[in-house]
Amino acid sequence: MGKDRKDGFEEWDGYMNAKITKLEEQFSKASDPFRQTELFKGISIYVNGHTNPSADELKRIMMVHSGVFHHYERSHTTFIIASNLPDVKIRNMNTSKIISPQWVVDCVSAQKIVDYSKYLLYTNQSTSQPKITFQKVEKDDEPKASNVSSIMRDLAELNAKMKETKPDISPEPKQSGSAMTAVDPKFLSEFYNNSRLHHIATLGAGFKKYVSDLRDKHNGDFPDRQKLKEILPKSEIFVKNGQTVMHIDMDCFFVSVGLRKRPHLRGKPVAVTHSKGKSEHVPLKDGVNREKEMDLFVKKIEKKAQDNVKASNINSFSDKSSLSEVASCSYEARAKGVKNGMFMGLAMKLCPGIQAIPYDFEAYKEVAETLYNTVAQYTLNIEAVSCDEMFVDLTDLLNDVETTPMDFVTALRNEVKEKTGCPCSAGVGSNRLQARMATKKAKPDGQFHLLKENVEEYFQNIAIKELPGVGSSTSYTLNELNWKTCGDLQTVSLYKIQAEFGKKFGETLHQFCRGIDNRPLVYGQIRKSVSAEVNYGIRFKENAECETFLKQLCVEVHARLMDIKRKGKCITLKVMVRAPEAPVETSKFMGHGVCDNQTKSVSLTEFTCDLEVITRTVLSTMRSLNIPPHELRGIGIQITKLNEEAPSKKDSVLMNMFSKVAEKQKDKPLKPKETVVEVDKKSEEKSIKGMFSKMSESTKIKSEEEKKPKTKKKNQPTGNIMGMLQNMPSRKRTSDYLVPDDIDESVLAELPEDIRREILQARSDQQKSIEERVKARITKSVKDKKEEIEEIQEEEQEPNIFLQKDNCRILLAWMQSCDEPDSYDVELIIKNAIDLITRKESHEIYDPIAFMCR
DNA sequence: ATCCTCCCCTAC
DNA sequence: TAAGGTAGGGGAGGAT
Repeated sequence: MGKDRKDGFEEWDGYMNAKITKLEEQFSKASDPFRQTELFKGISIYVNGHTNPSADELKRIMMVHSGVFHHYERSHTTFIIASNLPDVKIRNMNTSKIISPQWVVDCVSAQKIVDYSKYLLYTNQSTSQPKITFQKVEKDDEPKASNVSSIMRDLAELNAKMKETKPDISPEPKQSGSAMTAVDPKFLSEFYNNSRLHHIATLGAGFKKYVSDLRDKHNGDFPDRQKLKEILPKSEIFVKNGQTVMHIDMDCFFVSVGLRKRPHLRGKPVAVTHSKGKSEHVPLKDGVNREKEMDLFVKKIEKKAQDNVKASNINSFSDKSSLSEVASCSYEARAKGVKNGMFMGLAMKLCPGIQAIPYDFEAYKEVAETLYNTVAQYTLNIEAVSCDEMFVDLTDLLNDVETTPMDFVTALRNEVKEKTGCPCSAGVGSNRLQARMATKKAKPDGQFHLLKENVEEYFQNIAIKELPGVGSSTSYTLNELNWKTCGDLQTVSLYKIQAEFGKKFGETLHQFCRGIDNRPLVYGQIRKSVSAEVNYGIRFKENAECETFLKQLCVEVHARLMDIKRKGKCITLKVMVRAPEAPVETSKFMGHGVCDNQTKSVSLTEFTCDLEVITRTVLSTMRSLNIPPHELRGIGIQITKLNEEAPSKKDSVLMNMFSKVAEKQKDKPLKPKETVVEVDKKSEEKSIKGMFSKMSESTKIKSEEEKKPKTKKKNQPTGNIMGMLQNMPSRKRTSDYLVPDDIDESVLAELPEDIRREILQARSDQQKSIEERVKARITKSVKDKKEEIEEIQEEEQEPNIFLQKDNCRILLAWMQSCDEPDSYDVELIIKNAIDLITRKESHEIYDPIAFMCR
């Protein structure tokens, strides 16, 4: 992402500032009992721009040492940490507190607050030239009175005193090497800094949020489309051609990014890995028994997965080659059989000339940001999959620009390549599955449009294990059954597939092998859990060490919970324990070896985001598991049953909702779409008629199972407006969540917290049930779409909202139930409005609309 | 029936 | 040496 923490990725809306302060207060209070040291007590930092250590790292350091990390500069921020800042930026800043990140590092290693004046980035005398001083700072430990404020001096003294009285604080390691095991206080941040999987997960989540934020802020205009209109040839084939989905994916992402700085390696077999890839053999610790571990591993997985990577990796267990994993390899290496996830030792055997290149996480982020921004110029109907991969609904865009998918994709890919220096591939189809499978064919550095008329034939020949969702375990079972291609699977009955793979997944397979995929693109996913786990370097001798680490991990997971501004009700501890027969020393350095896993969850009575509660729960859960600390090989903490997303400011809820409705109506006049394959009830992009035409279109692909409507929960309140209408009369506690018209601001402020929670929880059930019912309806063959609509309305006895007695209250409750309106609630309102208009009763609409505006 | 907990599987 | 994370979907089986 950008060099500046204030860019979209990090930005919090201005009105959240008060909230931030509150959270920070809660945070420091809550975390008190578990502070590692009080080193930075009373000190707060704000990180501006890219630094080393990174902002995340600095945040972690501050957390552990009682400091405060500000996401924004505030008046009371003690220091601004930066490496260098552009002139324009510092012009309006108080440069006397901008210091190098090295200060933090040096304070930690000296275990005291060191004189910060030597770390000042700018000597504030008129010059705007940054004076980068941190490179040659000599560690002068004694703060000098002339250079340090009295507060700082006090702090330093305080810290010195505290150290005397707290001899148990483990000293920072003297050796300059890295943190070896989880006992080391630096271990956690060092591990996370180097973990590719951690980065992949974090970046992925970051871009999901990024896209979602972009959508929230967007005004509905895409000026850059003009550019496309000029360049691209006009076409009319796109029109009335149903939904068009693109899947775009960078080619061997980490390698491509790494090659930008290493052009001499282009065209050669390259692998991104921690291993240097130089020596044939790696040193082994005493007690390592690769053969034995390999046997156990084979035994463990023999009944399940033996995907290619795992199976072939087993071979390299038997020698002394590197067990560092290949995160990404070039196509030249793949040609020799090298795969992602493979051990480097094996990769070197398969491909003797393979070049190892190191990770560059900052660069991945930067390239990914460019990719996202490039696509976002033209549309925000983006579902982020990961940092280098996304689905994009092109339907709108193509209709607007009046061009063909392939022309657009060509232009887009060229632009991405030009801006990032990295190739990407894209597939286009009429649903996500088709788009994704098209990308497979397109790779590397290509594009492919899977046309509707070719879908059937195309899928016939695809191996089932190529389908998304089919991994090593499923592949194994498929193999046993001798079901190889989608063509094979098409001849198997739904019932039989479900008998093998379960109800849901069986159904998915049954559809996927035909190229059918009804899952809509999801633009703003709501998080359901937060977790942090470490299954590397876990080697404890005593319980105390284990508990210290657990506390650190709690700090971590707590920080992540705070980051998404949610609370949770269920805390799960996951542990990996050395399998009884497994060697104590693992083959892989600091790896977990062969383990048995266990999870234990605790449901709390209240939602919490309190570090103390989390820590207490986790520690007691760990004690209850009664595992000898030296047998632990992995630890994870997960928080689930999250409460609703933090409510936005009232006004902005209303504004938000109305701007979205307005945007939608502007973009999508109520013109029917002729043919649409996807059932996409969540998408905001569909017109009502389009939605219904889709339903009848997809009639033929519905399975038997879907015909059974889920029974509706009658007693649940709901954020769904249709549900509210239906539940209104019979509900006793109606007044608990439906707020009177004239309610004042303070009451409003009280209400949402628990009511929203209740409503939202029920809403998802309600949505499901409605979805089921709609699906059930559409399985009937219908000749006339209008009849179908009327039939649904009649059978459901769906009341017209504008004709309800309490319509204003219903609307208010609905608006408070979520940040943005569900598309089909909006559709319902539009539908009801149209209904009234056609019945010439449009006067009924006026009051509710006026109310909503008010 | 439905929910809850403890898994397993998959994807990146 | 090496950095084996994270989130979501869903099934089995017991509790309610």
